[in-house]
Amino acid sequence: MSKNPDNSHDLFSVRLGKLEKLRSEGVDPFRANWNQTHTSATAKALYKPEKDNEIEVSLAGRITNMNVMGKAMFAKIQDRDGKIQIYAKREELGEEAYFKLRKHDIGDIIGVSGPLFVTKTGEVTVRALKYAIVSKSMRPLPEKWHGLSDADTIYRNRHLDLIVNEESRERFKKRSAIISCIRRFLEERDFMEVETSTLHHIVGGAAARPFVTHFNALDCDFYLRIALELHLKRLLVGGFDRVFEIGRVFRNEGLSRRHNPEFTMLELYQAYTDHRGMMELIHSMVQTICKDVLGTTAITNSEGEEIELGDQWREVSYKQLIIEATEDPDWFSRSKEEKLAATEKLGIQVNPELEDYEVTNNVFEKLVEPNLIQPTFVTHVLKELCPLAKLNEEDPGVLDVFELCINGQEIAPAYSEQNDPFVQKEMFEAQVGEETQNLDHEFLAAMEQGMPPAGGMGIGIDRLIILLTGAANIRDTILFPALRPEKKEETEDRPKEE
RNA sequence: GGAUCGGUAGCUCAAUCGGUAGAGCAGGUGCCUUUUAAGCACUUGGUUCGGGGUUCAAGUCCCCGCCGGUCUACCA
Repeated sequence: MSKNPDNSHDLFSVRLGKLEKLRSEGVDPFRANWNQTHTSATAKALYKPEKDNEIEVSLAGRITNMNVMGKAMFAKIQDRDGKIQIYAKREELGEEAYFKLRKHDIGDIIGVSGPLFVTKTGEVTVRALKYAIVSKSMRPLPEKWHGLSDADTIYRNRHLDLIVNEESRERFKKRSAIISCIRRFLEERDFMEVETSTLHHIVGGAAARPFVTHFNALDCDFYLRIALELHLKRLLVGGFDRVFEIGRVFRNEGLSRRHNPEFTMLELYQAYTDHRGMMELIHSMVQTICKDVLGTTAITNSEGEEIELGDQWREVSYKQLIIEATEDPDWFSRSKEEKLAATEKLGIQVNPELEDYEVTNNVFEKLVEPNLIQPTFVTHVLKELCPLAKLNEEDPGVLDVFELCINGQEIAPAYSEQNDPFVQKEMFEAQVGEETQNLDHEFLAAMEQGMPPAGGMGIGIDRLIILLTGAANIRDTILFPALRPEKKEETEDRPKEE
């Protein structure tokens, strides 16, 4: 390991020595099991002052603190519920076991059993009468006070982050609880959870660059899905009137504070309702999460802004927001050139190659969306922005949809789903243009079979978690975010590919 | 992809104008029977991200590369 013949400074070697010593004493440093009767939290909840030193528990956990004072010692062990203090005395535990215990490293996993008591300072503590090493830790833990803060180290060593950073541990627990709450909520509304395929041979349901992979047996390229939509709608045709899927989608695009190339999407479709029904559903779902998981409807985002999720949410049309942002009531009757000139005055850069509606949407994305901190349903969105939604009867230039924006991000778009196969085909053709090989004929054939009217919604789960946990970065809500692989030493120089 | 900031001990961080690489925690050896980031004494530990250059002298200045943060681009 080390070039230095004196290994006393090499933390791994020191622990290797301790490991060998344990083995030479007949102790297995990696036990097969330990009988854990309680966790730190259930043990603490059990304690009663009138039963001091009477209630026996058997716990296991990782040592996070050690405090040895001659013939007695304190330590803290951490399990899935948190930390609990243990106390061991030489004369109670026995000399041999006591000296083994005090030689442990922070990071070792041990099992301890004995009665609960309370220390002078009022902390519920386990009096160790029996103890065993459960699993030796060969590597040191990060510093106990500051924890681990280097972002790169955290993302590449999530296990260390979870051991030492309580905030991170709690955020991922909360993520799990929120997703579980969503499942219960939808199941209570008679939704059925399904799993559709991840490998697609046609990219559809969104506009994003896909990851490509090769299917050897069929000798053709497949794509990792960029959306769940088209398969789920085929299930609507099949008669599954209320379906949802929570799954990973993959988009081959850049990384940012709000984008990870693989992320978790919830999509749900409910027949015999429309986007208005989806409005009620998402509001009710978020209320349920606030009540059951968070215990509050008041959220603070990473900027310190207060977000109130409990009240009636604002509802406003896309056009109204654009008019407010541009301070131009006639925005939508202006030419593309006039709009481009106006964006310059507004201080945003817009690519002049873009289509007219895209210029307007740039205004929305750069000037409107970032300021929608409180929950806002943006309705009557331009028809070019989604080919899968129903057109509004009064104004066929806009769609019967909403985009729910909170915390300056789009959290959930929802539609009155398009079920006219002829209109659907036209809108698809307008979208793909010349590239007719990208037309999903299987989906269109399914629609021609007859799809019930339906409301549908997609929820970016990671962004919802960012919102609900006050995270600053999507990577703090994804256990193993995408990172460039660490370079191995000196690979042969390859010609650079552009 | 572009701009910009950063990378120093296992971890968290110092290092003045370019002048002997340091502290706390972790580790080691002792002392200590209710501690709370326990304490006390002594102590180990460095390819300053990698490679080149300027200089009597480089953690510090210059160039190239690697990795990351932020912004930006792509992104219905």
